[in-house]
Amino acid sequence: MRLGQARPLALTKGIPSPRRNLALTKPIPDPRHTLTLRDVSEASGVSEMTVSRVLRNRGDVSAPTREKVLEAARALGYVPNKIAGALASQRVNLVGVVIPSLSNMVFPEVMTGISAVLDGTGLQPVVGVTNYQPDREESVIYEMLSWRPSGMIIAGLEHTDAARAMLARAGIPIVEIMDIDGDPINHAVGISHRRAGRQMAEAILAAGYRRIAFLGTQMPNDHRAKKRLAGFEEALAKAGQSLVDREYYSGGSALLKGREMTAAVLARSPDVDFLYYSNDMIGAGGLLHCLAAGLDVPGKIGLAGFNGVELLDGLPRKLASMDACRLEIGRRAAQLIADAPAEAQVTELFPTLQAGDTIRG
Amino acid sequence: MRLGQARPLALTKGIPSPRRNLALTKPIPDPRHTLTLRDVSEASGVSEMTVSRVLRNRGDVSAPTREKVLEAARALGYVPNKIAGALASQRVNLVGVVIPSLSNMVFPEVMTGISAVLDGTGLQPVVGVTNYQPDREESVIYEMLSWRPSGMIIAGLEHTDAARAMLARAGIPIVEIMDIDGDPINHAVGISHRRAGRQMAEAILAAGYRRIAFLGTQMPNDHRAKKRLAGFEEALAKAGQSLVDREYYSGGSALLKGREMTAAVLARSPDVDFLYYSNDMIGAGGLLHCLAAGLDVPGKIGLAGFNGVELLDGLPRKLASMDACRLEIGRRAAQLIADAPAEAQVTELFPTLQAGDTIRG
DNA sequence: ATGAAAGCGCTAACAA
DNA sequence: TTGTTAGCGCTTTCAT
Repeated sequence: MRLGQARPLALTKGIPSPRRNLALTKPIPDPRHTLTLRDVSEASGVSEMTVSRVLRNRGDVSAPTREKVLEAARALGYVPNKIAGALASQRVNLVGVVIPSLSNMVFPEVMTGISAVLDGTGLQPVVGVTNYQPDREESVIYEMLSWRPSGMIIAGLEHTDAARAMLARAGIPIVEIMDIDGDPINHAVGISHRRAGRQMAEAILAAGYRRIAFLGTQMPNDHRAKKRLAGFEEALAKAGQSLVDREYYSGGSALLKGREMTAAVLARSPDVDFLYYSNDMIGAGGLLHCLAAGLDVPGKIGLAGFNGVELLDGLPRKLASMDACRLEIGRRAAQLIADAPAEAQVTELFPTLQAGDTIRG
Repeated sequence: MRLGQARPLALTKGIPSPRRNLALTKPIPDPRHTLTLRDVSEASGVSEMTVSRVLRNRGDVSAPTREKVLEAARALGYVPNKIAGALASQRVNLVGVVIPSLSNMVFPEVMTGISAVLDGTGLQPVVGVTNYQPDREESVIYEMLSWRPSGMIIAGLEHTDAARAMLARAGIPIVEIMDIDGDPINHAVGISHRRAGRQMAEAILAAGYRRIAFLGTQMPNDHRAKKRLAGFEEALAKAGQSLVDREYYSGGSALLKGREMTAAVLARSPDVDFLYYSNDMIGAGGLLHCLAAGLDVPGKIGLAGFNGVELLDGLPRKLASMDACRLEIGRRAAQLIADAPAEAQVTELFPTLQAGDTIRG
């Protein structure tokens, strides 16, 4: 006789299911029920506690017991419930990674660096994308923190006040990456974009270019591009120079936009002798335009971008650029999460300027 | 602003902390303690249950009570604990997305489609990357399932037996994407790569090319590229033709590799009149090589790739390609997770062939 | 080496 | 409209 017969199935839709296990009610074995430790325990005849120990390689368990458990777990196809485990142990092996975009070429490489280091630690990265929108970033951060990750890695130093506050009081290591020109919440790993802009300007001036134009994508929230431009103009000013033209575009294929922007600038300011781009993709488009137009690169006109995008190796000329240390940034950030040093650390990396074939030298 | 010490995993390391709240022991108010519903409850003078209702916009709560609660939560900076919530409610708003690579250009676009649809549903994508390694895929799937997501989206139809078994018995909607040439676990959304290869071959033959070479990246686990090639050769065979040469490469910048491979093939088989590439990036490299070498494209030699990569718009010529319907695949897959239809569905999409400027016509 | 009991922070179900 | 109670599935602690 089964008292259980009268009890509604847990999975039966529409019938209110009591949550408690009534003492006299054997749970009806549902073939589609998600397996629990208890199932493995019953199948192997070992207590739940010992099963748990085996599955986590914790504590001392005799070899035969271990075998029984592992076989039962395998046979059943048991997948542990990390939600319950995390709640009980107060420990979550997740690291939140918040980045503005995946199509940017830059961030996949940062991810590679992060994964490379985390792989050895049992920590797992979880990616969130903000599309360069501060309010979206705030909600991504909120969602992530609500899973109580072991650490957070976030691109940039600019966030909403609420986001900063949440991160600051989360009680976990926070690493802001890519940029160090600002005030970090906790740790920071990156380069000085201001300095990078300055260095590029100095190199361009040193090569003798004087009529310099800037071409950038219109990204109100790309603070790093802004800082590079600020540093660039600062260095020009110091040399008594200033930009002779500037052009902004948004949307679409970067390569194509680069061509169009470049054509527009050259039409408007035929006497420019250098084109400084906010990133390599539009720079590459500009380079293709200049070559197609038969301009003398880098003799009469020079070009430079930013990022050192390897993807573009293979173009007719190698665009001058600066490596943003993406891989290393990812590695160091992950290492900080893994080590969780007590003291906040700011790690500045130093990009190298690659003159390529588009700055005369 | 800076954080102090990262919170130790167990709040008080070294001091054996009793887990139970002994009736007479007031918990010591730790300023760095992670906030709970109880804290908000105490701060607002409202029961935990009602606080919970307010924070989830559930059930009827009077306006004044709601206000009190929201203000207390905001003032404290409370971030809910989704781990506990998920365990109690048996519901997790996460969707696992398992893809081979982020640098492939293809997958970010799939992600865009997925996000666009999920954004309206309260579900959140969580990305896992496998680097085209089956065992890595298996472990990524295992990790994800252990968080009990509401659904899984996985690139490809080929998985380890263990991975298939886990997915099949997870009791959640599973969508295998990109490819429909095979046996889906549950739902599938994608194109027939076999057919895509066939179509491209037919178009090439129709344009009169006869001495055709294949150039691909060496990726033992890129099953979709393999299927395209199989379909391609099948169509050649049907027309009494076969590949006159083939070349494989691995690693490095795709653009550069494309150039090198192309140079190698042309040196070895100077009489080829068509180069069929396994993807657009190496195809673009090949195109740049051909143009630099002064070859007559598409008159004497034609080229084609695969994917319809928009990024490459802006090259001197538009490479012939086929759109892989990435955005739409992402959208449909997400919709299937959101709708969770009882019946397994296979959705075939049909890529369009873009002849571009590199097939004569 | 193994087991029993309590409870992690929240929410479903029920009661008031 | 609000509160009370009993778990969700696991791990910590402590006992054996």
